Amino acid sequence: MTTNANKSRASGRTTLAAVAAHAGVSTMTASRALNLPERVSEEVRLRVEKAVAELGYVPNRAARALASRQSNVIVVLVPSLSNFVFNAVIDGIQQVVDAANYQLLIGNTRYSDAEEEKLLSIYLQSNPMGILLSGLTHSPRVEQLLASSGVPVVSMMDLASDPTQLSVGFSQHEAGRTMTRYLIDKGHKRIGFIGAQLDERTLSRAAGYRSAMLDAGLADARLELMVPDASSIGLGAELLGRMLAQAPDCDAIFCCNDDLAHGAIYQCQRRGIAVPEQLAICGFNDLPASAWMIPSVTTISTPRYRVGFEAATLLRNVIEGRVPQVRQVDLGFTLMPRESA
Amino acid sequence: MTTNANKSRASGRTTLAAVAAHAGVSTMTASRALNLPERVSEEVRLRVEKAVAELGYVPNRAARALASRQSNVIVVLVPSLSNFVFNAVIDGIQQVVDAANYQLLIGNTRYSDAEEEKLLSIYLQSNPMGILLSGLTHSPRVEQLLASSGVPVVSMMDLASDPTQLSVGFSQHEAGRTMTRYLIDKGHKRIGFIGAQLDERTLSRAAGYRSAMLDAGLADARLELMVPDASSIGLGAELLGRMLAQAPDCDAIFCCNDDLAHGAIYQCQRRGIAVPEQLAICGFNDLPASAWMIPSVTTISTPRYRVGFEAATLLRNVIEGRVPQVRQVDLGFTLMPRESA
DNA sequence: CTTCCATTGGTTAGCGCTAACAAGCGCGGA
DNA sequence: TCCGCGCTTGTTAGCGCTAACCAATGGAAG
Repeated sequence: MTTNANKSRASGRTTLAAVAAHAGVSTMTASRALNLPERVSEEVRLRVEKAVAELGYVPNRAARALASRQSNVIVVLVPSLSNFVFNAVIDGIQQVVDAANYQLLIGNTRYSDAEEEKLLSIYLQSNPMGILLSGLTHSPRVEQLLASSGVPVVSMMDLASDPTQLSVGFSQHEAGRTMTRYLIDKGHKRIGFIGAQLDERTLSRAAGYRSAMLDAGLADARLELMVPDASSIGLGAELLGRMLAQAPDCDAIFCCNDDLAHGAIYQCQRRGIAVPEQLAICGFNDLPASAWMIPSVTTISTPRYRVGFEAATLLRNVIEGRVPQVRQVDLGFTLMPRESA
Repeated sequence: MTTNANKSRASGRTTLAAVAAHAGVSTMTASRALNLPERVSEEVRLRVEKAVAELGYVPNRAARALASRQSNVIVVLVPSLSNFVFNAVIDGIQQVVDAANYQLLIGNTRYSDAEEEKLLSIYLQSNPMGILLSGLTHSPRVEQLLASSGVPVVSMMDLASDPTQLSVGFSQHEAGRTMTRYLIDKGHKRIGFIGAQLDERTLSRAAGYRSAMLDAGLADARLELMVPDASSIGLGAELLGRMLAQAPDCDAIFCCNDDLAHGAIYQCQRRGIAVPEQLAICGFNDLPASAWMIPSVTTISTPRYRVGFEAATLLRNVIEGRVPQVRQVDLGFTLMPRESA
């Protein structure tokens, strides 16, 4: 019954033109009634809204994006979705993005540069208005894609040294130093470091640990145990064993995250090693279980929700043309002294 | 220097037309070279690919979607991103979706019907080719949106009774029964049930628990403790206290998920209640920590990764026109007897 | 030598929406 | 009376891509 029923390439869904016809206005007026209601008379606005409801009109985002050259898409790339830390970051982002009516495209790079390149090149096809990345350093290909796209980027989790770069987070290096100094101040001499995944953040924390150990004249390469495997409780248990094998006199262990610390503590319990009396163990990130475990886990509490929130807010400001006064947002971290160290 | 430099609404990005001109072919041929390479001569294909590389061409997804009426978008709505279970589900989905070159739009409904309605109506604007939902039942508004969109839907996590519905998961009800019967068979008589969140899955597990208790003549309303709060370790600790207050003679507790079970166990340890000797505690989902805690936690292992994988595969089959033989995919569950019960 | 068809490339006409401009109207001030 | 202004609505022309059709070519079949 439609006017162009035959040979039409139309999708069959109700279009804005149909809504406009139903409301007795032009397509453009209908568009304005929905997107710029203040630029249209009250009466027309109501007629259009009624037509929308009656016809069950759903706007076509692709057409809107094409015509307006505004995708309203924000891309976020995180190295893991199963990591509590990045969940919280995404939560914080979503808070801002929802309020501002952007759409979030979430990509999981699985800690892989190749995956990051692939995801980025796919997501750039959606013409995002902004990009949120985890970490400061990226592969040359990623840098090149970002540069040639001209899309604003905010880095999350660590603080950039390059003042032109936008970043929101805290100093992973300083946090690693702080935790190490805490252990040194407690009188520990043989402090081991267990690291997994070996992503940028782990490496920064390790560097912070190393610098504190050097400063205190306690550095010893045999106290470091770094493996590229994905971190997990099981890995923490395994690495505790390997650490004690390679440095039996070690009296404290700084685990690069809480999962590893939990595993290490469980392993100590199985082996009858008293924590913290015989061996102090601490973690990083303050996962919920850390406060509840027995012993409770000394760790660094990180403002991950706020990292997401502030990064998205910063990005939004840039997108909407407001020049940020502060380009590096330092949200700090908090040492949580508990029973395990 | 462009031909239409003035008054142009062009975005400035390289278009397929520019690539085509650079390669000395028509736009359509360039399009084919990229999307249907087998329909184009080797020589032309190489010329176009060279032009793409030289110009740094990035396809415009919106234009493609509009012209082809194919968005290549798949929407997935989960009630939580911080829940390990749904992370694994998404992981499984991503595996399939990546391989098939779809783009995933992930929505977090936060266990709220209103949020689900809002997200769905926004995501429908992207004209998705398929939708993956958590759970079988949804608000009337959601059902209506889905019906009028005509987009294929697969439900995840539980099994539909309605044979027309597509679903992938396992029987939450049966899993609740199985765990309860396990406790009954162990000789427990006063078995409590602790539930939080009160989403569909928790309610089904509770119903399974109730039916097993009834069958055994052990049902007692005072043994059930259900609260709508988001579940967490802290809540588990709190609810253990409340359960022991309302049913002091209770000799086992079935927690509707592992977080609650962990909290309950920690609380027992703080109060000097021996698990499982004085009180057996079990959970649901088999989070990684459950195998490592001391005591290790008896729980139900659920095939969450496979749920995502199989659901996405089923959806993909439907989208690509293959009629599924099996409309309800039961992936089962496994009771993991451990130390805590 | 013609016919047929497969293969390859080009042409045309949109997909559904909005930017940019134009037009109509009522009003106040000159 | 006329001009100019603000307010509302309409008209036109694309955004960048692809479906559908068409044209040219060349080799196989008759």
